[in-house]
Amino acid sequence: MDKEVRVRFAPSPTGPLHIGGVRTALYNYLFARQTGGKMILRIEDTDSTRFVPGSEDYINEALAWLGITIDEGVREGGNYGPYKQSERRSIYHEHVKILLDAGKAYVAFDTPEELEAKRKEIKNFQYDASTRQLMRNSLTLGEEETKRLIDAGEKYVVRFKIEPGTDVTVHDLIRGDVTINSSVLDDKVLYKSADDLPTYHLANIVDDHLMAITHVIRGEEWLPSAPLHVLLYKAFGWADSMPQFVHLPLLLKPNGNGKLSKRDGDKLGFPVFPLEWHNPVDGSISSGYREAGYLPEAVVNFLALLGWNPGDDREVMTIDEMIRDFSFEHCSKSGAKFDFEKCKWFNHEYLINMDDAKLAGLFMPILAQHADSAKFSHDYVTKAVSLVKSRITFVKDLWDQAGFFFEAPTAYEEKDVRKRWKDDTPKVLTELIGVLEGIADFTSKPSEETVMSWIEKNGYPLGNVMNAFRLTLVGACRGPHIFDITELLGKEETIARIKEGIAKIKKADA
RNA sequence: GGCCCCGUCGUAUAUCGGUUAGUACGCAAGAUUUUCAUUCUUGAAAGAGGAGUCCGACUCUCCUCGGGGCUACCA
Repeated sequence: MDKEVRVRFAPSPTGPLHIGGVRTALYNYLFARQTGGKMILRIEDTDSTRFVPGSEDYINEALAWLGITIDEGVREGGNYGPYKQSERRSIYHEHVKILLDAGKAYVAFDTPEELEAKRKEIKNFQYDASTRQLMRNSLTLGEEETKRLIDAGEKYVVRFKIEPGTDVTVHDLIRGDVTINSSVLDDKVLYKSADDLPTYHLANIVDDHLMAITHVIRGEEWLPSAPLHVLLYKAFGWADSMPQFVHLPLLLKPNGNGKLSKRDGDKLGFPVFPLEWHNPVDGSISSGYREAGYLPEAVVNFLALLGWNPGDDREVMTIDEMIRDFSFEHCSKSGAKFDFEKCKWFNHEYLINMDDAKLAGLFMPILAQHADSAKFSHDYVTKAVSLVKSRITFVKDLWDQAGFFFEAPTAYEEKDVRKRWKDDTPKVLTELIGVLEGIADFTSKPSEETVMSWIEKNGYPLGNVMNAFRLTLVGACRGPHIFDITELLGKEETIARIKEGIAKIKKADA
């Protein structure tokens, strides 16, 4: 029997999650749920200088909003903790020692300044087998001197000693075999004494191994260092249990200039973060999909299809369908430009397919901002919402479209008045009031029949009467079927609005 | 500069050697509608270029070009 699938999403707490990171998390999640495996959230805080307070809470909240549930993590616990790298120092110490003792890593004392100087001095300088003899490290200094310097408190790093001249192959589930020669790899820093923390590479391999990760699903930016990771697995003797690698294509900016990043903030004209982010460092605020009015299901659906497809023409899919049909075979290899228009369309689709009562519930807070929402029953709001939802992209658009159900027009669209308000309109509408008063059943159909036959009998121009009527009810020539409006408004309010319109609307150019 | 990945309509993608190269978003036109939308119909729109392999290439190989990534004591 195959061993249980265990995947991890491993963000670093250097700010909010961006939409590309969300997509990576989502693919991990889809795969975990499909296989009945575990989804692990690991916090990779090995760069103490880039730590941003609030990031971890943000990550948790964002994933929760999107419905990406976590099985093991800092908050969830689990048998493979701790799940935060800064709490795993002793584990890394042990593993650094293993490599050091085996001669597969060495200590280096070169300062950042010295390294910078070397890079200027030698073009294409790389700290590797060809240059390590020129540097200040345990290989050139000897065991005794190295020990003396460390004891004297000199800052150092531990570097991975890469043997040059061998081909390293990484098998990627999306791309197939990727082979590079170890000579192009540098002796990567594995650990830095300055903050007593490992770098990504060491921590990542050690943790993935110890946490029994079976599939490493991450962004393509990691592909170049994947061979290094393979070499590390081998150095530790873990080659047999090495996870499968899956490098996802990157999410690119719409203009095709590079990958989407946190730093894009609001510059692109759309949010790059799932949730609004309040930067604790400079106080700036970046918009989020949640606050912009997106439904998490729509964002998830859109993101899922950016780099993956179900193999047929389906686009609007439930999360269960995505879980069932997800596969790496149908993941694309090339980067995907972010199409904000399509994202909006998904939101529109989810909104119009949503249960009316639920949609009304989402609209309530917005309604409360504009009107006295207590005056209206949930049933009334639900009906109003159902009549206009086909024309919205965001929940907040509902006020623009349905506001007249909650508030009589205070102004009338000038363009429409000019076109539809004629000299005899007040007279005709006054007559209409009489007709409406005589209607016993004020629901849509009977009302329409009565009014239509009245118009026909008198030979009035249909367009003008109806549009003038609409103008008094809505304030403009737009909105749902007019008798659906009058039914919901009720006879009293309908007539009151006509009277108000007759009194207030002045004929254009008069 | 070096190394790696990628390359089908504007965008996201289908096609896994043989298709009138399909779908969706967006765009345009038309129909429906007393209005605005919705909806429906139609249309414009693609295999980067060049060599091969093959009876036959979008599909396989190579080169060129183009895009992207990595190249830190960041992840």
